[in-house]
Amino acid sequence: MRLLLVEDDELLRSSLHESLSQAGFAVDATGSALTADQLAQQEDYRLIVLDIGLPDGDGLQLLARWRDAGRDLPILLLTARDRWQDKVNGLKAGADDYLTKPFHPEELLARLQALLRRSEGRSHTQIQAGNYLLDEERQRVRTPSGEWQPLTGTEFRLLRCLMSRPNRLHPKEALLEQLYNLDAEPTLNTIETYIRRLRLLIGRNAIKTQRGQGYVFTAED
Amino acid sequence: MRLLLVEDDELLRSSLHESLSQAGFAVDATGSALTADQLAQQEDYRLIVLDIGLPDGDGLQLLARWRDAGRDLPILLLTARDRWQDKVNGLKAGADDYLTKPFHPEELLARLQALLRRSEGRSHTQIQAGNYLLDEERQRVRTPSGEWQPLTGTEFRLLRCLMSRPNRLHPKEALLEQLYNLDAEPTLNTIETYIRRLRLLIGRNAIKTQRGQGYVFTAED
DNA sequence: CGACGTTCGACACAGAATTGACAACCCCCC
DNA sequence: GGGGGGTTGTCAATTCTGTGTCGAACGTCG
Repeated sequence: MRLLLVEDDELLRSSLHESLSQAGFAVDATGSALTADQLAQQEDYRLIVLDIGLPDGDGLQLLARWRDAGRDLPILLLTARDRWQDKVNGLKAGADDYLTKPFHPEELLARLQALLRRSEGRSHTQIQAGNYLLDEERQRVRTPSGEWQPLTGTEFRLLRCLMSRPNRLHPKEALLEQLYNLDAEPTLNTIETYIRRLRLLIGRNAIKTQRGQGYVFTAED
Repeated sequence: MRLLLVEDDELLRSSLHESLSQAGFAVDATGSALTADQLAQQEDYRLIVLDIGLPDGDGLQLLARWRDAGRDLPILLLTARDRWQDKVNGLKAGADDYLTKPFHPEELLARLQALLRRSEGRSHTQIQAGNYLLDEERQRVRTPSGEWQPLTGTEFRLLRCLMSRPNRLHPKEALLEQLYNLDAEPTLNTIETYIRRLRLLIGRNAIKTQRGQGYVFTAED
């Protein structure tokens, strides 16, 4: 799950980077409004955490610009200011949620999860695709045979990508982008290897390969 | 079990701190409405004991604010005033229970335990999870083999955290938070060590580790 | 048949969890 | 006050497991 974090305070930024990565997000972080703008347009994020007060530009303007451009993804605002007006302006400009500093990383996480669920139209922390059921909390998947299969971190994230959009084509490059941030993108072969591991775990027919194109998760065989 | 105590009378506060800690709670105590408000928002308490009459703010307002913010945890009110109106206002504002001074520490304890039980949806003083049974009174656990295993204070508190939410993921950080108050948070390794001790006592398969995520208490198999 | 993409098994490294030992501490009893 | 048993938290060594990469084997398509 790719995520953009825009926060100019270095300490807070690195600490959030830390805890968000921990929670399984692929995080790109920046403190500059300019960079943020570029990244948001170039990369395929599922979620943006945006500080309102930036040294080289106003977060609210960024937000408004993205929305004007038709960018439709959950955006959560951060701000030191606890003022009623900011909140209203932020939500008016198209933010999906709002958090005032100081806050606890857990609270941010909880809100992000809630946002994601809402944006994907789910209410529970489980993703269903055909006979497969993905348990986000326990990081495991129930196979058609009914048994729960525990997954490692990367296996889980990859499968979540696939299962959250079943019957759709996922190019290897796209999967790579979703799983890793700009800093450390491994080889395409990594994806292939993990696809193989997943097939061993949950059955080889759930994930079909489209030669030269990518992979497709198909529930009904 | 993390608990917030808000009481401005220093004597009473420290005495309650004492007896609550004794009873196995991780207590943070304050006499200021302001501090209380911050703590309640930042920390993950399971329970709040709140004095109505505070020097720098009204306890009732605090209570109402927390409830408005969606904070859903048992809150017990304390007050010197024994007036009918206060009681009504308190409960109306969202309190779960009410105790008028002076009272006996044991009574407070009993009510807190009852509140906790109720909030966790159980009626008696034992927690059951699969073949395991945790006896809160005597701080011991019955293993599937049928023998009672006495626990030390920390072992017991940790196991209670795990067993009160079986089959759920408990990150080490969360366990730390629940076991200790702000004053003294030990290392994460402490949790690991106690997990090990518990496993030696009650069998190694009851507590599963989810690498990089935390621990899960699983009753079955 | 040759070229290319995919699968597969094996491996090295890093980071996480487990483990055993230990020192500080507390509490109770002498 | 002064031991002594039990509890508590930390440290360092060790074991374990997840991760990403490589190269060989395999299929598939032209």
